Amino acid sequence: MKDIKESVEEFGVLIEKLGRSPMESRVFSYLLLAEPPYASFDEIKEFLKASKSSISNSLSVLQKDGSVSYRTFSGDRKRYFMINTKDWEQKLIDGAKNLSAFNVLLKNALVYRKNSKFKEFNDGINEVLEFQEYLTKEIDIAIKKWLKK
Amino acid sequence: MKDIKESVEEFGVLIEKLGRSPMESRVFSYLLLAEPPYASFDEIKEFLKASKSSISNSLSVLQKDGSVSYRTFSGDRKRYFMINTKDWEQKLIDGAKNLSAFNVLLKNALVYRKNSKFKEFNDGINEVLEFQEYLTKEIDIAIKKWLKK
DNA sequence: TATTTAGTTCTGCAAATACCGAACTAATAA
DNA sequence: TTATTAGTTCGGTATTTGCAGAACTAAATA
Repeated sequence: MKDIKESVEEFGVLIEKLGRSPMESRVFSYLLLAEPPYASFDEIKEFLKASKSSISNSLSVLQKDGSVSYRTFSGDRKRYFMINTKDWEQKLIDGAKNLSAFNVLLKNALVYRKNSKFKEFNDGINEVLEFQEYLTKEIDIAIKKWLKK
Repeated sequence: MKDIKESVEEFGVLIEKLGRSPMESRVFSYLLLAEPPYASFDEIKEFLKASKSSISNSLSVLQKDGSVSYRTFSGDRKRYFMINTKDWEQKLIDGAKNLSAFNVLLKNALVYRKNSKFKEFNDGINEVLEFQEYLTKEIDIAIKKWLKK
């Protein structure tokens, strides 16, 4: 098995593609692979060889968007940060709403273009919009089906 | 109706959220609203008051990822750039594959953690994975249904 | 063949982002 | 009450990204 430092970097790079900064991605990646699956501020800092401020900022954005939470242990004042699997599903559901935000944009574009002479282009946009709306609706249905199962 | 410059900026900002640079977003936005729905290099440049290099680079990334194409007119050597509604559906379909790329990452994390003592955490990850896999599958089915209709 | 046109590539600057170190704060412990 | 611990905030620096201007290329026209 590849060593954990290597793996954290490797996973980190993949997570960056999802729109996170390098350090945020490494923190998330570390918490995903660490044994135990939680770690103190200092452990994260030492493992990633980064500054306190950098870890602090990364953790706070990860917590704000619900990707990370923390637990405590009695008689220990440290926080132990961990990936928030509990809210993950909700985050996925929210993500599906991004698509429908773009639907709104397209609809507005069509309103804007309603007097255009170029019907073909409008029809093209309209087809895309119909497909997108269909997809969002189907995704919505699928999610509801999953939730009440 | 709001004037086109204003609208292009407004739509542009929304398109930026999808991960494009400001100029790329404005070019796309302009082509979405322009009448006619195609424009020459110079028209784009003049409308957006930007440099040739900036327009050239923006257009080339938009073309590379299939968002924009161009047409020509006989007796005119200019290219007329326009939004590629034809490939848009395909781009949406490809987009669905992003989700499954992340599924692979999660599966790898679970392989990595298979000897972990913290079964609860692994179970948590596994639930997320199952939900994601379910969703990708449903999306796939929905797309196939749409395509053969 | 020489010139103009349409667009690309290269070089450098400006702004934004990511990170560090040090000063600071709030809570606990001595 | 003072000292320590756990983390945050602030100010500065390095890296990255976005854009401009000018030099360049390829094709069309004269």
